[in-house]
Amino acid sequence: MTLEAGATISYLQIGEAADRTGLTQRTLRYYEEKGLLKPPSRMDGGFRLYSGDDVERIERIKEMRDLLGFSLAEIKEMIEADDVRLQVRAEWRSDADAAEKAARILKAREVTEAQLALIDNKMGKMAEMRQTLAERLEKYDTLLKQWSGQP
Amino acid sequence: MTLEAGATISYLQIGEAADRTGLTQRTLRYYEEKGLLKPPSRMDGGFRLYSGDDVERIERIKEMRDLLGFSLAEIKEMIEADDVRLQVRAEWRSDADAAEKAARILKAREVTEAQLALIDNKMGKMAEMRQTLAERLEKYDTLLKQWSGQP
DNA sequence: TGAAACATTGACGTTCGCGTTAACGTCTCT
DNA sequence: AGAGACGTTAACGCGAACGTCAATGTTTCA
Repeated sequence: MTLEAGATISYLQIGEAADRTGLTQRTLRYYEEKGLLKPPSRMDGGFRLYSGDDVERIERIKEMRDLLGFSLAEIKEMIEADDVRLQVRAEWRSDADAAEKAARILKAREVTEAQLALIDNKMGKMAEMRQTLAERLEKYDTLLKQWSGQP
Repeated sequence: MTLEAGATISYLQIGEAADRTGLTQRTLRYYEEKGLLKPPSRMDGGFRLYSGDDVERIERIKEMRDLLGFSLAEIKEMIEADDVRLQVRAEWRSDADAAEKAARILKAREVTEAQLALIDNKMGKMAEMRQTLAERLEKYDTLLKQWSGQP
């Protein structure tokens, strides 16, 4: 186990990472293969080591898949937008010229805005469905009350 | 065209039904095959005839698929619950005994409640995602403002 | 040191949700 | 009656998203 000098205990092998995220090892490898996950670090023998950030990312992917029903291709796009964000943070004090930085941020902003719009749209329609369901529930309740008062 | 004596114009062939719902003929047949749609009425030659209720149902299925990202199997469960509801309405003035009616209603109520919980759950998590996205957006905006005031 | 537990890379298999094609029957209109 | 539009079933095909071996290497612990 030759981790970096100051490495803490927080690296997980694929089995543990799978357990914590509720996915399978196969799925994690598959996501890596499909470019949703960047190749994680490895230990000397070649075993994958997932960082805390990696695990977070995996969980976000899972949420987008389960919650929003996005395809992996769609998720990949969103994630790439996220990468831009992280890159911006990393390059913050570098020698990149100002115009380029601003352009990056602007693009990230646009993508985020699109994502927000998409979510708002979905939530709106879900609210409609919720409404009809709630009304239906009330009807049942009044029906049941009428019924119980009438032997 | 030998429809029922009092039939109005409201029956659609599969092509029209597909156009109105934005699905394909193949998809409609597939849903029927999978039990999501009850076998519709047919005309003499064997052509499928979809009623207004059928079309409504198709649209609801589509919404659940697109909006909620449910699998067809999951949708089928929800739809079956819906059938219970329709059956209750149809049998309303029949000779079924009171206890049985009440039991049916109660079951329908429970299913509806479960669906509501499911939707609320999803909406809750989506709201969380929305929140982080909104915050991210604000950060971008403040960053861009700082940038533009600093040549 | 050796066995048990865990990992690696292939490669093939499976299920879902339809698309597509083939061969054929029906409806409608002139 | 005949042509063109529309429909029918049956069957094969396909991409997505993994599951499931199989053969092999690595870690760990007694």
